[in-house]
Amino acid sequence: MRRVTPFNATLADVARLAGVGTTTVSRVINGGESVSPETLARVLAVIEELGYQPNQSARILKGHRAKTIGLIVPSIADSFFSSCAEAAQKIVRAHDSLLIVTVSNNDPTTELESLNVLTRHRTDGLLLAPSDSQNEKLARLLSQMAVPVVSFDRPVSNEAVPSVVSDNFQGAGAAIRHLISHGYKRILCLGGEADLYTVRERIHGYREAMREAGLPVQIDLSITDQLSAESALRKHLSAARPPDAVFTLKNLVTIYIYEALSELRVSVPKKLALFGFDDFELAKTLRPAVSVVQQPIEAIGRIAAELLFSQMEDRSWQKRSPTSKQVQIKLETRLVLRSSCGCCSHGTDQ
Amino acid sequence: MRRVTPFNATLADVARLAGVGTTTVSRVINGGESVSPETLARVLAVIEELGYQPNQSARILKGHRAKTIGLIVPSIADSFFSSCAEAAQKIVRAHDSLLIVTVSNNDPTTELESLNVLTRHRTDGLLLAPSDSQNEKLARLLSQMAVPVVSFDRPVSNEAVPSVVSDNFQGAGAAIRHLISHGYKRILCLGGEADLYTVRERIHGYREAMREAGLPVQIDLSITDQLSAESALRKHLSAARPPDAVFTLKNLVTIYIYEALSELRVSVPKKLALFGFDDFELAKTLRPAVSVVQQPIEAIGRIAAELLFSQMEDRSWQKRSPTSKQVQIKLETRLVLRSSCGCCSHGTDQ
DNA sequence: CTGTTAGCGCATTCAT
DNA sequence: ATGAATGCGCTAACAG
Repeated sequence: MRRVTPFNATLADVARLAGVGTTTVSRVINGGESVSPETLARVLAVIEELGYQPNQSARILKGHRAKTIGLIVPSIADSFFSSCAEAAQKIVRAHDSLLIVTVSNNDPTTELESLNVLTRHRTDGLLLAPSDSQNEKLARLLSQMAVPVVSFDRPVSNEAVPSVVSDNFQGAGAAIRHLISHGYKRILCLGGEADLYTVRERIHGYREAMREAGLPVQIDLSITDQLSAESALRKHLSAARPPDAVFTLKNLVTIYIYEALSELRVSVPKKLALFGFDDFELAKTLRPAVSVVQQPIEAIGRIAAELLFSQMEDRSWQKRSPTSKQVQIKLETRLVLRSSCGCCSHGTDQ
Repeated sequence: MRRVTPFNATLADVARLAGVGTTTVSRVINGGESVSPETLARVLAVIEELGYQPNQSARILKGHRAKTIGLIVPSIADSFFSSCAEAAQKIVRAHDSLLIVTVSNNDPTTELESLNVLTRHRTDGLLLAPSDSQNEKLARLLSQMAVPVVSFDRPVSNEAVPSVVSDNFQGAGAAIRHLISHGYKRILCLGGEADLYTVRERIHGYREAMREAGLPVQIDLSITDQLSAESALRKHLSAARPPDAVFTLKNLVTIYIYEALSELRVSVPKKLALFGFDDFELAKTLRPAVSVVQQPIEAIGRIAAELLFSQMEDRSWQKRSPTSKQVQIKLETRLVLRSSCGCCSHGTDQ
């Protein structure tokens, strides 16, 4: 190691040491066109020796792309969002860019703050799973963005912001219709965080399917952890007309309910069938294995990122007129039938 | 919405509209000291109206902090790293900074490239889980960094790079000694990715504990998915002296083995005890629940980030002499005893 | 093929 | 309390 105190070399440093002008160095680091082989070699050598890396900020200031994409998600510890993020990151990297990740905790204030910080950094585009699909302030701010925005998992209301989401309504409906077709009649819908777009859509799907079949709707949105899951189950099971099946609206809720069911020694699916929205790692390993509505998680992240880059490349992007239709890509979900809904042999568990 | 084509306003724009000089605006956005109340209000109004956000690149160019931290991890879909990332992100945010996430896929080349890109962006510091703890090139590049670096989960060899890791050796040893104390004698060690630092340390812990007890060491590092898990198990179980317990070296391996065990209808822990390194979401929900060595995941991410910021604030950081001791923080692991190791009643499952 | 120069947006002297 | 001028590192005219 030659230098004791590392520092960041500049174009000028390289130029001086190589005995050329700054323009030449600039040419070298930008592809080496119009530079004689000898000069090229000499400059390259100095760059190598100095460990020179161009200062991206200077480039940005010159009006170039920042080569960064902002991502705002409720959480990255959540496997749904971390998988989306991973898929998006692949696309971002393929476009020679970097992903800046911020966490909103589903809090609109934090989210707006993130938006501002990302704006200050002049990211080239933005991917976000909005905490509140109806938030006016967010919608307004988004409409003033100087860069393209794509929302995923949840849309943004009243805005020309394209979104990539699962067909939550259809997926939930399919699950319920499946249960109904197998004879279940009193299907209880369990969940939490009722203000989330996805949850609302799924509830809507449940309602519709129940209405079609002329079955009574029964919804309990009080589940936030295993304790509340247990007490809710206890209550519903000891009612006059207890449910014969439960439909859980969300990954974690399915797990809480599963654990509570096991704790309460309720036989699944014999006494109570279980169907969850969202697949999870060990759903197929549990006994009984859990039937779920599976979302194309990886595709959501990937397509959202691809859509974003296509907008970034679109020179006409600026002309988003208020009349232009909102692009909403709805991805199909898939019913994964395992044993917890009682209509499937163990052998075909997958 | 007033403007049809949003753009990024500049300090000068604000100054012009507010009828003041750029210096005044600069003062306002930096705390508003030495500005008369009226001017302040007027400038603030224009800033609001324009949705002005200072250009961070210009600030960086002026020699200010970028307010970004780079994070390089093998994967973000992996729950271990996404949890670390979430913990780190909290600290980063608390320091009013942004987290740039890159994925190395455990590939040294990709990792070096990420390092360079982050350098170009002049991040204020770097957190990384090095793909290869012995990589010379990485170590060299890291030593030339102009900003502090902290590694986590895995150390960096021969370098004055501080690291925050679990005590893998001790944790594995504790698990094995636990099994031994309960009478298991033929303990098979199963895993994959043998070149990972963490895996090597755990194997070392296993070896030591077995050696202490005078028991025969048996290691199979061929497990990469459920299929290989099944065939490995089949082989070992049909051997002359089959194992009476298995110790799995890694999160996913534990799951593969668990699934394979269930597939092969091997009774756990009756026929074969199971102990895994790394806890996972449903470990306590499975039947039998899986005993594991639990790492303080959140603490790893948090402490690494805190350490990084403390280095960034340390003005004497530059004076890292070759003789200075390498800071290595080793965090204790915890044995979580559930039913799969056969020494614990179901009632105390946690 | 190569060098000189201006200016991106901002914070920072130094005046006033 | 305020403003004019300078320069951070780089690229893009332009000139040679």
